[in-house]
Amino acid sequence: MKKQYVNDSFKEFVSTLPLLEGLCAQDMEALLRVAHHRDYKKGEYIYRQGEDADRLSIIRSGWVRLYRSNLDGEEGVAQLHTKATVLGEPVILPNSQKNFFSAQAISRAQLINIPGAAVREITRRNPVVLSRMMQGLIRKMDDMYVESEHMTLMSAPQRVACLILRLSAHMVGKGGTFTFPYDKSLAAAQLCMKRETLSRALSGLKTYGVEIQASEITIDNFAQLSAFSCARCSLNTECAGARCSSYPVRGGAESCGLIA
Amino acid sequence: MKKQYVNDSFKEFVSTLPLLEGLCAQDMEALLRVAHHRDYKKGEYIYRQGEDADRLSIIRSGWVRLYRSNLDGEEGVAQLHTKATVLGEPVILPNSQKNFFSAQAISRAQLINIPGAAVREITRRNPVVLSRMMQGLIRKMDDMYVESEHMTLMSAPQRVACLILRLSAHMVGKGGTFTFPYDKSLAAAQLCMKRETLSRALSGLKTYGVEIQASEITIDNFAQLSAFSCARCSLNTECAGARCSSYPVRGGAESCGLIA
DNA sequence: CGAGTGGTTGAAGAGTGTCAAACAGTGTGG
DNA sequence: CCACACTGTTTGACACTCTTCAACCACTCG
Repeated sequence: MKKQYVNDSFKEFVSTLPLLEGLCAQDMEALLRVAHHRDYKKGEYIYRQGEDADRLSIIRSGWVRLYRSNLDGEEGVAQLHTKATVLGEPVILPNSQKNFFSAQAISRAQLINIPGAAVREITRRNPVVLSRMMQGLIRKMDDMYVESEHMTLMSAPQRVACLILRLSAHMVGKGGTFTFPYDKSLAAAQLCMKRETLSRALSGLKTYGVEIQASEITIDNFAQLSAFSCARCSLNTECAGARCSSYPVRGGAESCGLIA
Repeated sequence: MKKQYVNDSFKEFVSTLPLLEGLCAQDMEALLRVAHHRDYKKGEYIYRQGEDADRLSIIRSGWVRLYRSNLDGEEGVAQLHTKATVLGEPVILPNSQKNFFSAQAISRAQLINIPGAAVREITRRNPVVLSRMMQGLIRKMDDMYVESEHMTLMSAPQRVACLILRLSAHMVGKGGTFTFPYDKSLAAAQLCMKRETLSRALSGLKTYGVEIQASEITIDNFAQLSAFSCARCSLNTECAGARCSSYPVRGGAESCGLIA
């Protein structure tokens, strides 16, 4: 691998991860010695489908896509993850595992990699960490389920609206402008639709006060767009993207980490 | 709840669960004292979306569907589970959780229910059980991903063929007849398609040597059907349903338990 | 400037969904 | 034993969304 930063910022990021909260000083020390920071260029692979799973990765910044491809090289769905997401959970399993997904940086991305042996040692000594990983997994499962649900219950424009609402979940106020954080083709794969469909759906959202200027997206009124998008979703207000009455519980770009 | 069987068959089932393998006699005793067997009638609910998650359930026989519904009562995808599947994993988390799904028996079903407190105690004393639950969860995640992948890459007839191949994964020989284990409408929901589409897709499979007689399904040649169904799936031969060259690794009706 | 990448737009078609009606199987009560 | 209701399934006709294929546009980088 590459360089191993043991500077303050790295230490601080690792030691404030919800996943690792409550580790004793000794365990944290040991962890910091083996954890590696690494910078990935856009397009670079963190690991590939079928390789041995040998480390846990935590996203510090940037975006990573998880996907699989078949023999023809076709790719189905993509899961896109960002800050604080834990990748490579299978590494904690005793019998050595293969990576089910390929993980690729789709923007410049910074990750913390922790060797499998260290992860297993930490979780053995601190079952609470295992339990937090489990919580993260359950969250991912639920998110995946919701994505499938959207496929059957919602139209393409509604799913696109849902996505931009989630991407702007951290924004306060009635409306606003933000920059699409990754290629639209990837967003299309994430939503299980074609590039062209995404493009058309986005321009179709003009009706609901959405303005597109290349990768600059302006939403006039979050609540109005939610009313269109979230109507048939089973999460209702339990979604960071939904701007109806009450507020975030799950999902959303900023809240997808392992928050206890 | 209902009656608590502490007969030999119940004991044997619990003590041979891969999930609980390696529990010391004392822990197993304690577990058997609090674990309940329960019979569910077709249609009966095991738990409902939004209720407090208070127990772990393990399917002993029959089929259970997990699903969510929105405010209009519309239901999206359904996950269908059978023998040896563990349900309600969130119960192991320290902060009390709500059920994300509703779980409903869709045939007569026998389940083992273990109170949350007992589960947390067992996993605290035996982290290996936690790790096995994690393995099960990872498996479920992977299965869900594959299902989404199928949605984008495969046609309705291909997905239906995939399902009947998985349902017949335990059968040996070139082909054979089996009984569809649950309502076709449920299968449609499982595959994210409408009843009508499933019906048409099934009759369309005649071309590939599939004969339908109400709920009796005859597949002339598993390999031939696989060639049609599995062509674009990223699992290739790593699927219990696929009958190509090599054999089961994941998925399939009979192998969806927590096998280490 | 030309090549390369990613995005948009248009026209046409396939595949599902929708709606309505008919059908089959089962259980119920007279 | 038959009429009846009830549930789940099949079939047909039709509408519509999304994909497909193609061309074109915008931007970046050599």
